[in-house]
Amino acid sequence: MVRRKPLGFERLRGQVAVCAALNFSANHLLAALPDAELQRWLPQLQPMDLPLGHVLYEPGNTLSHVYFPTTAIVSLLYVMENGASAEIAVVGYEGIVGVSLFMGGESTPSRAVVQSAGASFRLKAQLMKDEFNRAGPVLHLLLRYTQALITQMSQTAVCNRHHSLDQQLCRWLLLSLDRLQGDSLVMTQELIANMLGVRREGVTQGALGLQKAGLIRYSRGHITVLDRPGLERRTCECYAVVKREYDRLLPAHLAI
Amino acid sequence: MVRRKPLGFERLRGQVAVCAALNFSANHLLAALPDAELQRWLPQLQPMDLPLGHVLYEPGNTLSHVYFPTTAIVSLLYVMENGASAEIAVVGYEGIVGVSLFMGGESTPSRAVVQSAGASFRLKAQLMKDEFNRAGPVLHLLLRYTQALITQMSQTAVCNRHHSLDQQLCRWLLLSLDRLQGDSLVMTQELIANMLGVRREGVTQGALGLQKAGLIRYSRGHITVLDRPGLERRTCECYAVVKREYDRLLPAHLAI
DNA sequence: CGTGATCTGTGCGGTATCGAACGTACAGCA
DNA sequence: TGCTGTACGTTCGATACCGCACAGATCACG
Repeated sequence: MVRRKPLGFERLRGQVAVCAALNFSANHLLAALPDAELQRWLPQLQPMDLPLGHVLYEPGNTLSHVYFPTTAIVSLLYVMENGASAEIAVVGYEGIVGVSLFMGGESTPSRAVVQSAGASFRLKAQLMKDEFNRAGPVLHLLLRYTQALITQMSQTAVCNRHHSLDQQLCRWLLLSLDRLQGDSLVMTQELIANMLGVRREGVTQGALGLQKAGLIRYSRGHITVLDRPGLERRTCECYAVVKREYDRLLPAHLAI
Repeated sequence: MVRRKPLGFERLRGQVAVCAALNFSANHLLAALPDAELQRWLPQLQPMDLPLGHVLYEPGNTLSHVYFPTTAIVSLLYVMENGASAEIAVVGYEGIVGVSLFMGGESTPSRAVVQSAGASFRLKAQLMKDEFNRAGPVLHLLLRYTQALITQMSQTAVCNRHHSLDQQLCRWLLLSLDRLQGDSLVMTQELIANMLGVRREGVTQGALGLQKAGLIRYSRGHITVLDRPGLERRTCECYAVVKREYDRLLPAHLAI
């Protein structure tokens, strides 16, 4: 319950996205756009690298852009008055950061922070709203994604209530892994602790356990997953519930 | 983590909604409808009493109706494989049960249960979708509500992570109270425990504390709030965050 | 090659919550 | 009036996580 210091990303921040994939279709929502929309959007889609720790929006601030991550991962965090924080959801290539814009609120009480450096595209707020309000396929696509996001948030609530730190750590690793190519992520235990809203020592213990079980290997901010199925066996049902719902709502080849 | 038995509502179930308010405007979303929409909807709005414990939808089931509570309160619960449960959000006269219908998913992994008996109106699923897809004021109204709901879910996640059973109990009481007229609710400690996803004994302890502090009085399933400001002082910031966001997104006199 | 910063490991006491079991009190009904 | 079931109160040991403090390990950089 005590104030956690705003964490430095100093050492990791140097790690820039290696291949800033300029291919818009690396984001699944953009990839699912019908041709007509895509032609309109392309000139407006602005590629943007997202360095680790970059804040895309602050609680209460009106959004100026929405972001479509491609290789980046963004965390939606709530930061409490005392400085402690908790991750509410995570957004990667499958989604969009800034749903409150088209949902009508313009802002949220949460903060969006880059959790894994990488590339993204962004679109000006007004443009996004105009496109949404055409009430065509874009609207339905975005709302389906938003429902998937709602499921993720709900399941986070459930998981925070009922499951052990160990299980939550596995869930978190899997959710991150799903949003990355490859099997390694750049992330200190301290940062993970901030996301999960637990102590760093707790993450150390959990990570030790996973390492001893041969599921992961890590050293100074670099985690490699060795046995993904093992993680899936060790995590709680929450991961599967979320995954299933994303797959259901946003199938790989969206027919819109 | 152990299977909690499906709880009997036997004794309380007898308590029917006293005044099944047939006034549609007792639901704030219905009240905010423009005249044109209202005229279309009125013949289709079906009054429906909701007894305690009634299940409006089950996880994964396609929704047949959406519900606009007036005096009833509905809990959105996730029930885990082992039978334990956790409340994700609560819906009363300010909202609608079944947002996944117009969000595009048709179903959710959660269950909707009547937490406090009362009245509601319901609308057939297809009608709701048609109205939503007119892409007029109804769409924007419902999406704003959905964003408020998202905030509630997010804050539930945060609260489950960081705050004490005591604080959560206060938050829960306040959220319920906001959705009721009057200052008393019909609810056993066992049911509250199910909603919060904690043990009944924990709720007993918490409630004892609140009673000793003169904030509430209770006996055999009837809780009366004596000092609401006191509860607000005792709860965590989560309640205020949610309340503020509901007020911001859904002002009393919606200008739509 | 040394130095400081960063990251990870560990130990210790404290506390909230859990799981289980059992006791008490009230309400409705025969 | 007593019976039965529901609701609430209490206890006890177990445990998961917290807060704090510090030690070791590794890296970046001069």
